[in-house]
Amino acid sequence: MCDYFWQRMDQNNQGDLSDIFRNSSSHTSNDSWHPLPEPAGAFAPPSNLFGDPFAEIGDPLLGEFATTNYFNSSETTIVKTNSTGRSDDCGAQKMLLEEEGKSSIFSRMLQISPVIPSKMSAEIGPSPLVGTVAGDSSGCLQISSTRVQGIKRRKSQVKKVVCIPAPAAASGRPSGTGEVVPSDLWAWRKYGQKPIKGSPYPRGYYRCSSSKGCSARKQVERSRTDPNMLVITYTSEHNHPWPTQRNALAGSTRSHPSKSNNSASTSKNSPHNLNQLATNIKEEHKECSSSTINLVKEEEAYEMEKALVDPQDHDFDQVFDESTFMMSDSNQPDDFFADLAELESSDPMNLIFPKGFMGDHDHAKLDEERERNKALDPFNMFDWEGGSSIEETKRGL
DNA sequence: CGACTTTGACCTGCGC
DNA sequence: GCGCAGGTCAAAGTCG
Repeated sequence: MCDYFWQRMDQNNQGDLSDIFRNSSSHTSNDSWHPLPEPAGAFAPPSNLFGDPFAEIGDPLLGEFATTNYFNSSETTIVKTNSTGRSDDCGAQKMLLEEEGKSSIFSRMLQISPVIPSKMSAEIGPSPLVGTVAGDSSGCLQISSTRVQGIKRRKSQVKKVVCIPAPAAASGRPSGTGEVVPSDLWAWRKYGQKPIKGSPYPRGYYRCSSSKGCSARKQVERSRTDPNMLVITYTSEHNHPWPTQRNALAGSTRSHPSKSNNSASTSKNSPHNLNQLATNIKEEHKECSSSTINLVKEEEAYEMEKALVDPQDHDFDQVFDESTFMMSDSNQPDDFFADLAELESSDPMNLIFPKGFMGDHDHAKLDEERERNKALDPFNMFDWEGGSSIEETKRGL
């Protein structure tokens, strides 16, 4: 189960998905959608990353998605709610991205929808940000854009809300209050914590400590309706590029040696630890794969239906189902992205969708893909060929 | 010693 | 204007 609930709120009531994915807004509805981007560049930072003084930089995870065409503007889509006010299941969510005739690679598990929070609040409970997330355990990634109306805000500011599975306490980064905060590529420093009315869980306030003067902030709280979910609200934008090494500038992830067996924390960049990381990730992969079965099965009915309606993108959807495990399973390593960032093997997102982009090619292309994937995955973390082990990879190093 | 977390106090926006 | 609630500050303590 994994629900990702992204939300961008513009206090000027002008923000919507077209803002979130403004870099993709240049694509009109007539633009051809390219569902199988080149892995190496699939999640490349925006072209203006270093031209425009990082004005567009956001969270690595958010930014990556937002600056590519994986998501499409869906201003016209509406959250399909049932009588309880909750967004409907994946079946409805799938419709959202595809209504405009553009199939997103995340259309299988993602929802983009402008929502009137006040209405949501009335329908789903005190937290407009959490309700639909917690209420949906269908394994879909949800993205929602919200026009904030009737919600108190101190200042006019843009926010992005992400809902992710709460990491297991053993592998996450426990704060002093026991909350486990998943790491990302940025270094965050906690500057406050407040109990939130109506929620048994406090909200932690973090600011970016990767660079002085960076105004990026995030709030982390558990979903009040689903404690297994963490709601992370990102505020403001980073005014600096991603740290080349996580925590290079600040100890955002102060280690807890007594609480963790992760020996890699001492020198994560050593080959041994990289291999250990690879092994760990591979283990996670296996676990996640098995737990993704339900998700895939859930999709099958829709696949059949969709194949009839729109056979053109069916192949891709089918392919992408294979890659949903990373995004769709709560067992994913909470430090996964951060650890990947420490690998020198280019972009972490390449490893998230290792198989998904391979497609159902012929054998020649398959071999070609394997070679390319090997290059991208020097530690063979994802077992491209199904038989090779991490030990074999180690011998090859 | 520097950077972190914790936590109470303070500030500010909003509804009544 | 008042009170509430969310957001931020900053001192104190902790950790490596």
